[in-house]
Amino acid sequence: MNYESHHLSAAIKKARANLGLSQRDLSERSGLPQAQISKFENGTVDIRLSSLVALFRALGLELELVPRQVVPAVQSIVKNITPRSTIDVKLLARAKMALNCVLQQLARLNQSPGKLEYLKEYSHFLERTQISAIHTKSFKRWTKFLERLKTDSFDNKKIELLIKRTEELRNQLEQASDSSIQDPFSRPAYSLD
Amino acid sequence: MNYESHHLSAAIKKARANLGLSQRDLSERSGLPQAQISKFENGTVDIRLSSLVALFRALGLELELVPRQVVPAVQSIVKNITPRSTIDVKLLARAKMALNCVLQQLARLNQSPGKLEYLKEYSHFLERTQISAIHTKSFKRWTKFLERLKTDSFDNKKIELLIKRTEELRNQLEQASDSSIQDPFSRPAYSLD
DNA sequence: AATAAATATATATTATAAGATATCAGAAAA
DNA sequence: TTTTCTGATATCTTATAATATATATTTATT
Repeated sequence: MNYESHHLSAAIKKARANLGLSQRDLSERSGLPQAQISKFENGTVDIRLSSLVALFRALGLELELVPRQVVPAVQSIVKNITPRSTIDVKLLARAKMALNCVLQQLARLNQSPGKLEYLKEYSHFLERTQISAIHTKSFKRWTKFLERLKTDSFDNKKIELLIKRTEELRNQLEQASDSSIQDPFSRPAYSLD
Repeated sequence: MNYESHHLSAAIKKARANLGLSQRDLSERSGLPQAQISKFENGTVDIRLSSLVALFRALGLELELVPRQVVPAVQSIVKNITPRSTIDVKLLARAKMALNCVLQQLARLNQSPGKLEYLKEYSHFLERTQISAIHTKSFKRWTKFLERLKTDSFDNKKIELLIKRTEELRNQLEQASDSSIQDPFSRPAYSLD
């Protein structure tokens, strides 16, 4: 890359990772082919503005032209104000759907009602909790696991595994929300009047 | 324009105007052909990222990727904090040079010493004053007028005209610096800690 | 009204992005 | 181990940006 726009591709790569999207996911959203995204992220293509716009729009980002002098101020805003980016809405919806399917199947089976209750509660937990972008990957894995579960036939081992992985995830998320309270960056370092 | 990036071309057009640059000037600085700049500013071309970068770099701008949520905050910064963008340094240098030439010629002629004094004083005024971007156009015109003057043969009429136009410009600039004091936007609406 | 400056178009050539699609290698999960 | 997921490459066609250059059109300036 000669024209120093690596920071753009890096930013997009990061944003994509934060949302837990694969290049293929982003490809679907943005309409660009996955191959193109890969090339852009690696700086082996000089993409057109429209492609760039498609990419960052799909990631909830906007391009702003700012005078060089105020770049630090802008960057500080972006760092400090940005609410801990929450998980991708589509991913969350996917998770809820998968969880509901599993819950329904469990209810139909009518065995291990305790586990059913636990998972129901977890479903509510999902409603309440703002899932930090940091854990998107774990969350995505868990969702995929759910999705696979519902197609397979249920057996006790699988339900055990589900409970186990769910507890793991919950622990991760709860830890995160604790630490975010102490996080000095969670309070903005400026104020607008 | 289908890909909604008019605000980018508009920003560049504006920045260019603020610096008092013509498309040809910008072309020279950025290395892009004037025709390309025209097409971009009119949204009839989907330029590549490298071209965009060349353009905004030549204008002292940077491209920042900003989460949609904080776009208003960033725009407010750019509007309010941006120090009243000063005139292009090259243009200023050009003006000083032209003025000096004229001063020397006047000195050599050794007539109308009062006018000579006035212009000398104005030369110092230029050193002190931060010329608002708003008046770049007038300033550029004045500079060009000076440049034309020095090649022509001097006569009293021309010197009169020079004084007149210089006074006009000075008034404009002084008015500007007055109003900027009262300008509510000249004080930033936020503070960084 | 005439001239000049700035901007918008036009043309022709070359380079390369876009797009569709397939494949490959490595990592992760089963 | 086998399968699935992910990211990087490759190939081919088509569309269009880049570039140089010229010219027209619009806008200031004298």
